[in-house]
Amino acid sequence: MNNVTQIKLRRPTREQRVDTIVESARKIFCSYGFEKGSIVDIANDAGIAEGTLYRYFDGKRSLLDEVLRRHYETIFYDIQQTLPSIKGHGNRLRYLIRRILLAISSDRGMCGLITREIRQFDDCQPSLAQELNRQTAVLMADEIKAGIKDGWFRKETSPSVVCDMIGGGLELIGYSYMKTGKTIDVDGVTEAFSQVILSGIESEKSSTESMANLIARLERTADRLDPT
Amino acid sequence: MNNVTQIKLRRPTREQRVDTIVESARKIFCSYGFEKGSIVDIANDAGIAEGTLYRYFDGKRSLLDEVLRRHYETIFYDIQQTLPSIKGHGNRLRYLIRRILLAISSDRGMCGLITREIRQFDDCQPSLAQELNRQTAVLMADEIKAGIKDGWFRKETSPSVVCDMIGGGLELIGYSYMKTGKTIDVDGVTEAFSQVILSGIESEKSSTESMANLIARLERTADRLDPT
DNA sequence: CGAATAAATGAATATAATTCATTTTAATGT
DNA sequence: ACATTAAAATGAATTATATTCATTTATTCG
Repeated sequence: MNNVTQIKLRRPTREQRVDTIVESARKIFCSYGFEKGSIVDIANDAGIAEGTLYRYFDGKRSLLDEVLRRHYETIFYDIQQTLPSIKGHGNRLRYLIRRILLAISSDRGMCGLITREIRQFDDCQPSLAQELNRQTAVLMADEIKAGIKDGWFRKETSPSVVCDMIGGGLELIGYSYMKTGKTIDVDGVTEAFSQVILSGIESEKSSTESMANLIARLERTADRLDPT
Repeated sequence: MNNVTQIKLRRPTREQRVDTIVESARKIFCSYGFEKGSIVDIANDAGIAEGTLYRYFDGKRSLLDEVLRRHYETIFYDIQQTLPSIKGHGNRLRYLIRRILLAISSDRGMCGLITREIRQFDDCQPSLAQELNRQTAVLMADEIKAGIKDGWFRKETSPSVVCDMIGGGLELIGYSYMKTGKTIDVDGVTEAFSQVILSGIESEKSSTESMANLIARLERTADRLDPT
């Protein structure tokens, strides 16, 4: 029985303690924001003293980084599992847009946290959130580049600009969501985004090839019939 | 001569003092950021004591608001002067995109400040920067709505989504500019944005109307010449 | 059990915004 | 020109937090 009490009182492993702290930090940051949520709040919630927290994290900022890293991890895993099974550049782009919208709309607290903190950067490092967002942008850019190579998307298309429009646009959707509180129509917004982007970058090959052919035929007929 | 010295030592008017403070705040915030730039720094730069500053501004944040308000004021004035003279919904949209890019690329410090602070919001008010950005979004939305009404843009187009894509995309361009320091090719980026957006929202009427007309003319000619 | 080591603690420190009692300057009336 | 009142300016004190560190507590191992 001594054993039992000892086990109950046994200090948690390093990993367990880190998990507890990160979970408390997530809760506090999502509820009060990064600035307003204090280290004391987090330490209390995790049932430890402030000083203890600093044995596991360099400081407030690196605690935030870990919270965000864990959040994005789930999303990346999901994308990695799903993306290869979708065929067609346009469809894969649409999936990426939808998956991000889903992440935004399914966790309001986290959306608020990311929205507020994403653009912070110390003189040297950009925020981790930005870095992680950038990773999804790379996936999109790869898709667009491949589409250009295959001739489905116009070769003048700037992949980075298109990614910025999608990524930036989705961020603003998240921002409105935070401000207004209105739920996001994930499918509707996905369609609106895809519609504009896809018809904005589709090549003639895909969109007007047939029309060009018709004109060419008509021109040939006219030439043939022209008496001059 | 007594008079002269008195005039020299005369306290500045309220307006002058406010101007001095806002200018110092702009300098400090743009150089060090909102967090790092301290009230003491600003007060020193303006040649006053900290307490004095609070006679003119409620606090640090309202000082930031005034700095931003003045920055946007110039841009809005510019837009108001220019927009009516540009004909065509597409051209006006292109102008708006270009004007914002110009603002971003011409003041790196301000771009950094806005980039970092734009998404901050206290529980109640959104940041003023966001509110001011929203105003340019309204101009764009109006343009798009008018274009839809006139049949130039597809009627399924969601003006707000398109605005988010443009606005968010431009924000990200600013962010990269801050991170990389590479100068922005204003005309190039403007074209890239306009290209995608305009061909993304153009209706058949505008994109194929002329083509349809040509075909019709060709058909008529062919009919007339056709010997059958 | 009793060192030796690791973990946890929370009071002390550091930094920065904001407040306010006091001092300085300007305006007004006689 | 001076006294009186009002306005403006000051900077030390207050408040609020992140971070540090000397001390205390728990765990491990010979």
